[in-house]
Amino acid sequence: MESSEDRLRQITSRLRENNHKLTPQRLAIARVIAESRDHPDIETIYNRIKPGFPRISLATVYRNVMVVKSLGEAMEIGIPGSGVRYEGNRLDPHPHAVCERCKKIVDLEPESMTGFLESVQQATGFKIMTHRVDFFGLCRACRQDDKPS
Amino acid sequence: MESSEDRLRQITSRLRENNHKLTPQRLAIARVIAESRDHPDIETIYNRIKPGFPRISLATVYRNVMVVKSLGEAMEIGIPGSGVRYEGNRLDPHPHAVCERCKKIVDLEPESMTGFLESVQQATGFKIMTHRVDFFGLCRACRQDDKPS
DNA sequence: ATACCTGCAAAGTATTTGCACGAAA
DNA sequence: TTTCGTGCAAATACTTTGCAGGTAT
Repeated sequence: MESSEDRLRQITSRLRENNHKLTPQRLAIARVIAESRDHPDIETIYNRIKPGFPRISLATVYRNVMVVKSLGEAMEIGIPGSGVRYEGNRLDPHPHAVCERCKKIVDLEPESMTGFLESVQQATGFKIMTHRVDFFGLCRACRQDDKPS
Repeated sequence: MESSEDRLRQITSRLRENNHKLTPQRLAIARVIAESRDHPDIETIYNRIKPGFPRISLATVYRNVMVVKSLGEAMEIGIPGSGVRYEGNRLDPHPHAVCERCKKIVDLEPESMTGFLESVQQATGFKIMTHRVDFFGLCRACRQDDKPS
């Protein structure tokens, strides 16, 4: 597994590459994104940063999470019923097990798609009630619109 | 595949079983949920109903979709960046292919999880960029909290 | 010096709720 | 008749935006 420090470095390089200034607030937000393993939502990120930046604004957190996300360095995880959460400690698509009660999100390895449900239950101790599998990309029509050379 | 009429009957029985009155508005909303194959959002459901019920309120649509969902007769599909959408024409968990540009959502059969990405691209014509796989259930801790005799 | 960022407050969206009236059972 | 549902408007919650001053480069 990649270390949080490596992830942070990767995110900050990407920010620099794209001419985003490395303000202390932005750096702190990047650090939380790189380090958190619990898929925090915006408010949680905000709360983790507040101790070091008592005057930071929620808007700044929204803005910077958006920047990091738009650089492809964080993923958005939408949980129905729960809110929008973010994952930035790893970037490979992988399954999650979501507790419908406490909203805990556990990462799974992509390989577990093979043995599927059974192995998911074994690996997590969850009683899986349902699952959601979404693929994201471009449909044929949209792909062709893209190349109107 | 189950017919829309069957789905509608199933939804209305469930409503009756649970002592929900069958108002014309509620029935219309149930019908849209049962018939739609395109994973509509609230506003789309609303627009489909308005011709027959010009004075219907968006609040009524929200309330009734929530009722149907809470009875387990519709599923919520959260698309990051897009909004919350609903699927009620079938109830089995299954993969979706989501176009990141036009937001079209195409249903896939659960079996396609086996051959996975490759077959998804073949089946949909999508160029798949990423995917999301979530399992929902109860973690061990929450399950035990549930049975405090 | 310049362009970009931040905090604050206001403005948007999306969704939910209180209430008085109306309709299903 | 009684209970529940509806439409409307107001209230919430969440997220985005305009702006004036501040900061990274």
